Amino acid sequence: MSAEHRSPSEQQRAEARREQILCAAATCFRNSGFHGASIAQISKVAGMSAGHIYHYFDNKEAIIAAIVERDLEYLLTLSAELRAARDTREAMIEHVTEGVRRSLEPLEAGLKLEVVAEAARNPHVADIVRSADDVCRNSLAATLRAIRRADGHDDDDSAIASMVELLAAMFEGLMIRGIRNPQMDRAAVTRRFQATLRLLLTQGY
Amino acid sequence: MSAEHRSPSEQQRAEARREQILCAAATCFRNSGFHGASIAQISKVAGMSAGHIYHYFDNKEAIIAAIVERDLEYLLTLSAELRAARDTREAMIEHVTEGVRRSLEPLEAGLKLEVVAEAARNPHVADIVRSADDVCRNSLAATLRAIRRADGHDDDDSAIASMVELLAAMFEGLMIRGIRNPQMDRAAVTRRFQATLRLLLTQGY
DNA sequence: TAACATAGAATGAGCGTTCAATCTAGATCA
DNA sequence: TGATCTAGATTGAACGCTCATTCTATGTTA
Repeated sequence: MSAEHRSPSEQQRAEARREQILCAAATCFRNSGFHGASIAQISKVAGMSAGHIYHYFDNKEAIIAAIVERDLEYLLTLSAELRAARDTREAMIEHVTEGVRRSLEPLEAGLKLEVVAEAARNPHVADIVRSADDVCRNSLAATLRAIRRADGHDDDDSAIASMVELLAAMFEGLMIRGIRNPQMDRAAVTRRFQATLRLLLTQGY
Repeated sequence: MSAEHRSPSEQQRAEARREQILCAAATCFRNSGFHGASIAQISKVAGMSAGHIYHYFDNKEAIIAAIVERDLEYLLTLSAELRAARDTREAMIEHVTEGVRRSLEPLEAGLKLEVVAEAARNPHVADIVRSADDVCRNSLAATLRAIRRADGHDDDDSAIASMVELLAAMFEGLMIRGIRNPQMDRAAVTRRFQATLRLLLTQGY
């Protein structure tokens, strides 16, 4: 590869170009799905020729993989953030507000659902998704265990793992709810989610 | 129309043909997504020529709509069943086992996610999905209210609605969990879901 | 000039869809 | 009964188009 020969500004420029393509691809994938969106469409949104996209990505599959990774990266930093923050029950319950808001963000939810649907049939995408999920689960498990410990509960691994799955299902399911019932009362749901999380964190099991 | 001139066996045969096409389409859509699957593919699986499919469906979009309706019909009978059954807390908690099992059924979950992802961008599909969701929500709300009343709780509409959303999110989210973490401990998750439902049904709010 | 960025045309495959031609099975009639 | 008719079922080729991808030619810049 000739990456070493390129000047910093050239590398920067190339990186910007890649970003431009990924940004356009995300828009198109949201509107038409991975298979419904075409390279021609993406190139038009990105403001460059179709052929030129192939200077930055081997093929469409590589663009999809990059979009999936990008989407998950965000989730990873988020769970790391939650982990790094003070592991207090009330802080976590407070975080529910933002979690609900983001699950209901229509643009984000649409793309995330596209990613999961693709993971259900594309083994390469499934690998990326699953390894990111592993990291997130572990991070959330550590957070939950710390909070439960602080309240005097000593749960076994299976209890913590099932709590992780329940919480993940709640927020991931909320993305689906936002699509199936857009008129949902968000404030009421937020309160219900907070109350449920409080029960989970405080009750014996 | 000439439907009245046709003999019952002819109508039956035509219905069987339609079913054959829908069954093949469901398989193809699961494997490749709505846009990834082609009419040629579907016709091969259905064991008939590509052209012949157009005697039974106007176009591919109509096949998608039929698949979506079919998928939701199942959900409708299910929620009606739950409603018609004895509205007892423990019966409902018992039902969780089957709900979890079905949310984790990989074939069903894959297609359902495809439907939701399509609903996020296709207004026609969104309409079908939302009107089915309305019916299911109302049915579930009635069931929940009856159980809560029997336990002496008198919740307002917003409390019941948010409980409906939470439960729906849990089970719909579980479909996503099954894809993102196929190694999940199903028994532990079932127990956790049951315990959580019991808390929801019995606790004040 | 040399190397890379970029556009845009070319390619061949595959798409959804249409359609004329054939098959099939039951109705009609000799 | 056996021949003929007929209408729907079914096929497979063909259409026009769009797809992902490649190739070639032309800028651009250092």
